[in-house]
Amino acid sequence: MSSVLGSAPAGEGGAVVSRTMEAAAEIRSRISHGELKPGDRVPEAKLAESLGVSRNTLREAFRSLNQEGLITQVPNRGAYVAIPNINTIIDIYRVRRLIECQAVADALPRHPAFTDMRSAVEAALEQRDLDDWAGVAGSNIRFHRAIFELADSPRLNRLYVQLTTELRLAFGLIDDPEYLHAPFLERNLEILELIEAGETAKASELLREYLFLAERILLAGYERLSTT
Amino acid sequence: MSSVLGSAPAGEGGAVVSRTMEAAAEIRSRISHGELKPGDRVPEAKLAESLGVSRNTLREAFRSLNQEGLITQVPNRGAYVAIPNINTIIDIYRVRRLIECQAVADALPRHPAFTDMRSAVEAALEQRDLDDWAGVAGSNIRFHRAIFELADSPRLNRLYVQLTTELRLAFGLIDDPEYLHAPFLERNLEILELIEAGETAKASELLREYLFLAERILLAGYERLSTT
DNA sequence: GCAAGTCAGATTGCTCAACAATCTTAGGCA
DNA sequence: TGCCTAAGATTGTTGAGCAATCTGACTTGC
Repeated sequence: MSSVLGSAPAGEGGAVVSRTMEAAAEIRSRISHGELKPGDRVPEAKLAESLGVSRNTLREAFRSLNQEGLITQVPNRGAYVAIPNINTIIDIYRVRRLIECQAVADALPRHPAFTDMRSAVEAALEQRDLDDWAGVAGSNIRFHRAIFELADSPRLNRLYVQLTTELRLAFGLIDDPEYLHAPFLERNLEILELIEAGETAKASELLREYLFLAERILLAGYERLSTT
Repeated sequence: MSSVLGSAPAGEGGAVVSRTMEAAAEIRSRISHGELKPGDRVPEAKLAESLGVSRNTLREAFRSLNQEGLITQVPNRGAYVAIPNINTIIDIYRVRRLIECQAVADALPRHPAFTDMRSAVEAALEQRDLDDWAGVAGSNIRFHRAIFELADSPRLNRLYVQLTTELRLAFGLIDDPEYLHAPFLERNLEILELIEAGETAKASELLREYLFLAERILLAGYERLSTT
């Protein structure tokens, strides 16, 4: 047995977590860290052993991950790390434009999410100066998560988590955070300041162009992938 | 053993369905038919026996249902049919206003979804004349599903399925389809005709008022529930 | 050489039985 | 009444096992 999951005897400050949830979290982390790449098979027996859980427990974790869109399950053939294709990208950006632009346009003045937006923008600029592009990617995602939060809707926030989960897979396929994120740092700041100044209509329009451009850049990266 | 699930030896035209999926479908159906009501406990052992599946299989089904928002799982205490509370209602309508109004405003001319919208509207009017209010409820949901389809986004459609799943629970608590749906039949027709006439801005505005009213009616019904 | 058929090995889908951990509840006691 | 305890019930997790299905290599016949 080569368990990776901790097995503290419970009784800590944090919430109660089952082994199933731990397993799911560990797989999520392996995917987002690139140990598991899109298209990889995820065999039950091997993974169960490497995580130190039983097959049954792992299968429960798979059900969760499947519905999060992280893995794809084919009956009798097993689970694969999901491969975001071009249609996925197009759909995700369609949804983002619809929700983010509206959220910005309707943003209430002095909304608590402003704080998160500003800290994400500033962190991203610092990280760029340090050439920490992975950090920039994370900060950029935090910025847009804050935009979603402007809508004050738990359900939309949950949707956003799913969208970024899938987007991260796509970013991972391109694997060039500078190419993907550099063009947007200044714009993030610009959008934030427009919102704070109450010019939500302008901010929303700027964000719309921004998201179209981001989609184009990502799709162009995909194009290059498939032709090489 | 008193299995309810069919166990055909496989090999039919339809998609491959696992026992887990069958179990989940059966539970979904029991909830939407009112056999299981919000707040009901759903004990693993009993339900597994009544469905004719093992506890492990049922637990996998629970994972799916949990993420669909149909049941709530509390660690070490089991699963309950979800109880939509007032915050749930408010959030769902917030999301619906944001997405449906935008989808209508951006609707492409002669979109295929128009057909569904019209057939749903007409079905609802006929059902009203037959006093088939359960039918009206279903047609009304079909109408709004078609509105979501105007956005041409698989992810938004999936979101809509989740929202209506939860809404159905709320409607079930009120249990007065005429009260809930009668005020909207004429408006549905009006909105449809505005869209078809290309007056999407007007249609969107009308829909927004509509959704605010629907929310108010549902919340008022809730109010009466808790005070009686 | 190539298409079709066959068969063993691997993997998944599902079940069962068992046990530890946790929650609930009913009694007992101060 | 209010707290404590012990028994009972339910969940969390495991491991073994078997049938169904898929995969890939091998054989066969053209």
